[in-house]
Amino acid sequence: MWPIRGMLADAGVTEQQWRVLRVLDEEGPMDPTSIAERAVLLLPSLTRILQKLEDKGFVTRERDESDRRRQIIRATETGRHIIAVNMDTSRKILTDLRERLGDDRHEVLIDLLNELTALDD
Amino acid sequence: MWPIRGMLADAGVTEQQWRVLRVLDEEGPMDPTSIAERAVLLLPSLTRILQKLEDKGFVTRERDESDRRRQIIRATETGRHIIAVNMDTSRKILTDLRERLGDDRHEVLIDLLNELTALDD
DNA sequence: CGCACTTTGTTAACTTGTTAAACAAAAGCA
DNA sequence: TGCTTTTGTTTAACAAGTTAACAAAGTGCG
Repeated sequence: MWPIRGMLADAGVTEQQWRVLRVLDEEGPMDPTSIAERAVLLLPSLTRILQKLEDKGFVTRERDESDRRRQIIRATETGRHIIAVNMDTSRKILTDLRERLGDDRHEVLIDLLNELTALDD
Repeated sequence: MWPIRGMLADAGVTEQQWRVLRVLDEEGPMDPTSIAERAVLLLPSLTRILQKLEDKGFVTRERDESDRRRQIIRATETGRHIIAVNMDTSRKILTDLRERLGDDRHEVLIDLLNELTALDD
């Protein structure tokens, strides 16, 4: 799992920036609140992350004219490029991990972690 | 697990400060490097945490005269009092969690997490 | 002895989690 | 319409993880 950080460092993004970009890449443009939910980030964190992503030219923001409190964030071509270039490596790191841990144990682990977080609702 | 934070917030310490105090309480005075190892903290983090604990009067530092690079950190009476007062609640929160998850699942979870971290060595 | 190398700990800089507070736009309502 | 409440987002402030740079003390070797 660790190698993910190295890969992202080389790509010039942090883990959270990567998650946000992936959400936008996979689900299309959306407002910050939805991104935060899907990327499991609190809004104040997301605010800062979006500022960095915007500075780097990986996302753009646009006011939603039908509700001017809202914004629509979209990944730029450059932003989507980061995903495209690193997705294979990312997937490989995860499948390697799954393999090293064992398919069955990996699944049990995920289930137990989900159960654990479900306890806090 | 969450209730731990509430308990500690009431006690006026953070999770990491609590961990450091527990290490010192359970294993006696020791140098920062050893504390970091036992509390699973990086030294730069520990440096800050010890400063806060010292400010609050929960620990004291003393130079090791046989090797003047080293320090010996010890919990004060006040520091140990924090542990004494909150230890029961802390233990109860953990046994409650174990119970809610199920003894067997709890154990499997711990094992899998250990296995996972062991993969990174 | 003098100098390179190692160990211990700190500081700095950056990113994020977290909580609380601030704000502006929109909605609901008298 | 004017006022209160709700919603979406940002800002502020503090603690911690992480990496790099650095100072001081100790070690070892020519």
